[in-house]
Order: sequence, then C-alpha cells, then structure tokens
Amino acid sequence: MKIGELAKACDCPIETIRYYEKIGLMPRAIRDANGYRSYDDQSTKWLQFILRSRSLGFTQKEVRRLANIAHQTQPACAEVHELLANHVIDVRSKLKELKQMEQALLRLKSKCQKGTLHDCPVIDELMA
Amino acid sequence: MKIGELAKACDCPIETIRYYEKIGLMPRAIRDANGYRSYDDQSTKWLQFILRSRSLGFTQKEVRRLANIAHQTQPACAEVHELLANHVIDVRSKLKELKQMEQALLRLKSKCQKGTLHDCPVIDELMA
DNA sequence: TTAAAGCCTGTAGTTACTACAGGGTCAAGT
DNA sequence: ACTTGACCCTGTAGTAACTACAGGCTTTAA
Repeated sequence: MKIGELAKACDCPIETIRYYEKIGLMPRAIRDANGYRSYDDQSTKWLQFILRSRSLGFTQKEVRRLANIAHQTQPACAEVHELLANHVIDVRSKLKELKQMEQALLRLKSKCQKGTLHDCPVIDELMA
Repeated sequence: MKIGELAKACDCPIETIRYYEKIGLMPRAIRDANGYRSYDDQSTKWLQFILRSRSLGFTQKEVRRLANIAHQTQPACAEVHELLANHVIDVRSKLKELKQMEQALLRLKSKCQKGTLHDCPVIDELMA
C-alpha cells in the first residue's frame, strides 16, 4: 500500500501520516525501491489506533503511552484503566467549562436589544 | 500604573499583556521616562474586556472584532448579536463532541477488567 | 511523449500563549 | 555609597497538533 491508499483507507490526510511518522507515533515505514513508503494491514491498524485515540481526545503523549502498552507482551491493564479514568476527568472538566461558557453567552445574548439601543449592553458588560 | 500592577489588578500574566500589545489587541502603552509601560483605569477596562471575551471562548480575531465595535461611536448591535449567536453555535458543537467523547470513554472504561485479562479489551477495541 | 497525479524532503505558518536569555532600573537596607 | 533583589525591557524560541507550501523526483494514463 502506498501512503495515499493508506490515507484513503483511514480517511486521514497524507501529511498527518508523515507527521506521525516523524514524531514517532507511527513506526518508520519501510520503503519501496523508489523511496515511496510502503504499508500493510498492520499499518492500517496502527494508524486507526492513533486516530481513534486522538478522536477520543487523548493527547499525543497519551497515545504514545497507550501505544507502548499496546505492544508490550504483558498488557498493563491497570495503566490503561488509569489513563482512561484520568482522561474522563479531563473531558468532564472541559465539559463543565463549556457549559458555563454557554450559559454566560446566553445570558449576554438575552441582553442584546438588536440594534435598538445606542449603547450596547453586551459590550458594556464585557468592559465593566 | 506599571505593567506588574495592571497584571495583578486583572489577574493576568505580565507576558500576556505584552503579547496582547504586540499583536495589537491592547493599544500601544505610553511609556514613562525610563521606558516602562504606563497604564490607567481605561487600560484596566480594555484588558478586562479582552480577558472576559477570551474566557467566553472568543478567538483573538473575534475579540478584535468586538473591540473594534466597542470603540466605534455608532454601536453595531446587530454585528455583536451575530458574533454571539455564531459563537454559541460553536460552543454547542464542541459540547456535543465532548459529550460523545465522554460516552465513548465510559463505554470503553466499562470494558476494562483491570488487569484480570491477558489481552486488554480497551486496546483491542482501539485497534480493531 | 507529455501532462497530470502522486510521492519525496524540509521548512514555515497556525493559535494563543509561555518561558527564557541577556540586560537595564529602582527602592530599601547596610 | 553600595549592593541586593524585585521589577522592567526586548527579542527569540518553545508548546500542541497539525496544515500548507516549495522545489523536485516518479509513475501512470491519454
């Protein structure tokens, strides 16, 4: 498989794949005679692993840890569990923040008279 | 007021203030004879305006637009309203994403046997 | 044969800051 | 008078996680 095919198979930009290789998230690809990167089904799994982890909001560092665990022979389930648990905490705190943001925005928006006033209460409140 | 005092008053790192000046979010501060930046109450308002907007999740670009509106003589309330409305949409889509993340993480976590298995179902599912 | 599509490397840009390095200034204590 | 420490200055580099070229190969299809 060439990089373009892998990219299509995983629905991921080519540049991202090369980037993941550069930073060591993807193993270094073997090369064809012409220098092109060559991939197999195992590569697809790796990349999907990374993409799924990223889509769950794990940082690259965390993905690296997950990946290390994933290819140890002795799986350290406790470590995985800890990573997951910590990450859930992070996600929840972000959720909380965003919810507060949403509330504050709605409160602000409700003050907006849509151009009927000469001084905007929204701007006023942000300044005050 | 020197930059350190402003920083304390607004609970904002000094570097951030200088950064906001550099990128033109804060107006260029007037200087004392020694070259130190000098601020007044108006500066405090400006900085707070920026910080509040940022804490509501507005990007620098959006803050810039808000700030422009804020010191026009003719307030463009319709524009403010639009900015707010669009931003609420953004925040909500991020909320939705995070909620989905949380659910997916909890589902994954529920599969974790905490080290009793030889192959980790969490890793398995990320790979599959 | 030639043009388009795909691959390569390497560098720079993005967002919103944060963290120095290297150096000047000011106020207080000895 | 002097020194020490806190404060200020500029400018550059680093952070996360990519994205977007630039410049130059190779392969493929018409």
